[in-house]
Amino acid sequence: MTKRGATLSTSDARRDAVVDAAIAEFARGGYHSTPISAVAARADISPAYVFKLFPGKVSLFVAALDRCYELVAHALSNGAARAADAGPEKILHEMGGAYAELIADRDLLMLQVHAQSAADTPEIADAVRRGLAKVTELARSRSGAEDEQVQRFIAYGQLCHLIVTLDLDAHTGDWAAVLAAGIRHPDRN
Amino acid sequence: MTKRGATLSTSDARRDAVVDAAIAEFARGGYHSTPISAVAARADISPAYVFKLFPGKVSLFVAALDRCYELVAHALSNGAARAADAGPEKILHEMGGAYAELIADRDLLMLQVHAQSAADTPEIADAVRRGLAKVTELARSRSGAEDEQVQRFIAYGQLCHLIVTLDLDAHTGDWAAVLAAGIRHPDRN
DNA sequence: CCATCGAGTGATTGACCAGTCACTCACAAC
DNA sequence: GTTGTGAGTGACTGGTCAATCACTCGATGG
Repeated sequence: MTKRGATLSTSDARRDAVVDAAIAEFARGGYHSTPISAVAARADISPAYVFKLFPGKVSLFVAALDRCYELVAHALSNGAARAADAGPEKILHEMGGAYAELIADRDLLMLQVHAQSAADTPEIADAVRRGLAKVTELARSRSGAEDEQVQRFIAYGQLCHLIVTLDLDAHTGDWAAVLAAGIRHPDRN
Repeated sequence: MTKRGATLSTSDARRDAVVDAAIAEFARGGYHSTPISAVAARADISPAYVFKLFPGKVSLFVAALDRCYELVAHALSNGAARAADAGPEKILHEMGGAYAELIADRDLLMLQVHAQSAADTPEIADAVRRGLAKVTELARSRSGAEDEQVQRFIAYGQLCHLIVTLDLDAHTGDWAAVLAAGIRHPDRN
C-alpha cells in the first residue's frame, strides 16, 4: 500500500528521505526517546522498511548526524566565502552568522545536542568527532585565524546551543541576558 | 530484607542516598536510558521504594540535578575565595580551576550534558535554568567582572563539557588539540 | 500484650519498542 | 504467461520499564 502514489521510488531515494525524517524526529526527542516508528511515519513508510534501508537504529542516527555536519560545513564554507579576503576575525564572524542562519529551524542544532548526550554509543561518538573535526579544520583553514580564535569560535557555538536549548532569550532577564548578549539568535516564529 | 544491616534509616537519609545514586546512574546513561531499577540497585533499595521517596522519575532526576548545581555553586564559591581580592580575571580563572577539580570524576559534568538534552521535559528545563542562573550570578557577583567576561566564562565551560564528553584529549591530534588547548582537564585514571 | 506506624518489598500490570519474517504486489524480461 | 526481482508491509516476538498495590516486618508506645 504505497501511500505516496506516483512512481515507485528507488531505495536510494527513499534512504535520503528517511534521513531527512530522521533529522527532524531525532531533533525533537533525542536518540533514546525517539522510536523508529516516528521516523517511519514522517517518511510515510512502514517501520519495518526502515530496517531494510538501515541495519539498525544507530546507523540511522549516525546517517542523520553525518548529514547534519555536512550541512553545517557547507554553511560555514558559504559564510567564509562572503568575507572573501577580509581579516581572520571578520571571516570567523561571517561564518558565525552563516551558522546562525542555518540553525534557524533548531533541528540541526538540537540534533547536535542530543548526539553529545548519546555519545556513550561509540558509533555516535565517532560521528560527532568526525563532524567536529571537519568544522574545526574548516574554520581554521578558511579563516587563517590563530588556534585561540578558532577555539573561541567553537566555544561560543556551544554557548549558542545552550541558549537555544533553554530558550534563554524568551525566558526571564538579567543573568540570561548576560549569556545571550550579542549572540545571533534564530528567528522566532 | 534490609541488606545494609545496621540501624533502620529514616526516609530522609534514604532520600539523600538515592539522590547520590541517581547522580551516578543518570550521569552514565542519561535520563531516558537509565531505568529507575539501576538507581535503586546502586542505592541498595527496591525499585518500588524509590517511588515512595519520589513521586516519579522526573522528580528524581530534578533532585539529582538540583544537587549537582548546588555542588557546582559551592565549588565556584570556594574558588572565588581562593583569589580573595585579586582582579576579576584572576578570580574567574580560579573559579574555573575549582570547577575543573570538582568535575574530575565526570559525573557532575555528564549529568549537565544529559540534562540539556532532556530539556524538552519542562521540569528539567526549569531545573537547568535555575542552576545556570545560580552559577552565572555567582560568577558575576563574586568576580565583579564585566558581563562579557562572565559570558566567556560560561562559554568555555560548555566547551569543556564537549571536550570531556568526546574524550578529546585522548583521541587523535591537531584539531582536537586546538579545542582542548589550555583547558584544565580532569585527571585521567 | 496489643495496636499502630513507618520502612521496605514482591509481584504484577500495561504500555512501548527494536528487530524479524513471511508475505504481497507491481513490474520487467524472456 | 510465467518466472524472477526489488519495493514495501502486517503481524508478531522478546524484552524492558514506569508505576501501582497489597503486603510483611520490626520498632515503639500504651
